[in-house]
Amino acid sequence: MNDREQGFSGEDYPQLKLEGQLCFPLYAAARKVVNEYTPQLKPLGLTYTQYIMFLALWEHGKETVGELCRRLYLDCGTVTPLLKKMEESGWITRCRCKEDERLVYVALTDEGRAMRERVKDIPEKIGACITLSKEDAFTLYTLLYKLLDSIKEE
Amino acid sequence: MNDREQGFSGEDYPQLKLEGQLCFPLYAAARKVVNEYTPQLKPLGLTYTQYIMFLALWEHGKETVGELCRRLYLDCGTVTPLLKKMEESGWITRCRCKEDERLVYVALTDEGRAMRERVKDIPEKIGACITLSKEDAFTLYTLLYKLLDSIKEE
DNA sequence: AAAAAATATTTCGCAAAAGATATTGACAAT
DNA sequence: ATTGTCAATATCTTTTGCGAAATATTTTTT
Repeated sequence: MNDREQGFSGEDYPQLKLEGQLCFPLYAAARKVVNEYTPQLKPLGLTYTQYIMFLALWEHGKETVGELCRRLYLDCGTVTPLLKKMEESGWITRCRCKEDERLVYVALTDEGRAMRERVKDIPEKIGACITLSKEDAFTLYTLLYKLLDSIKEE
Repeated sequence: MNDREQGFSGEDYPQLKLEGQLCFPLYAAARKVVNEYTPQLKPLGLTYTQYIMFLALWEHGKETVGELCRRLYLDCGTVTPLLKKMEESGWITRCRCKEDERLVYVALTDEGRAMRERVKDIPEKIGACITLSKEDAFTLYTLLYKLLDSIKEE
């Protein structure tokens, strides 16, 4: 028997139903997926956020802290300590821009570039845990970006 | 399987393109949405996770800690301290089940029930920030649950 | 009935993440 | 020139979230 049919108080406030909220599966799914990455990344000494940062850095070349924040939708106060740790690990360097000394450029070291070879099989492994069809995955991907962009402009 | 996690076709490591990964917009969108909730919840003394916990509790009646963990896809070690704080705030009570003393039942207090009235307009306010069509929202919702369930069973 | 296995919860330790706020240095505008 | 804005950092606090160990209880196996 399903609790929903027993007429709990949720009916009075349908807009507060856990399962009626987009935010909840979004929140739960994001955590679940990150948890899938964690055991793959841990042996390499990487956190998920560092992995995402690496993806951003491998893709474009030298970038400023602010650009990285925007691309990753992360706050500066979150990114700075993240980059500091990555610098300490010898994966990146940070240096002030000569033209505009407010900016800090982040660049990969050889070690940072080498990391790419070590993680290159991870996406496939994660993909194997996720039994979504190609179409579903693509639709989901598209809608997530739609959602992201719709919130961006406040 | 899943083209998005494996990446779009591109240069050296196409599977590592930031924008080709499903996990990234998922992670970013989840954070963004939680960030939309935070300013609404803060005046009420609630965090987002507490809000989610309230949704679960309002919906079903008395529930065990374990059931709550499963429904929220959260670890027991995360939920216990969360519940402790909510107990201290006077919103819930916790008591051992008489029949099976391993179980702990969580129940709302009057104050906990009253909180529902105070948050009832929040989903609508959040909805106003998210310019997704009803169909898109529904599709997204469905796919997120599909994703969640596809990872659950391992 | 005793031993072993399974279950539910708590506790602890840890590190990441995020917000708040202040600060520094640098550029921009009037 | 001073005021304002901006980029990034520093510092601090809280929350989150997981894993591992500990505890207590129930179930099962022998």
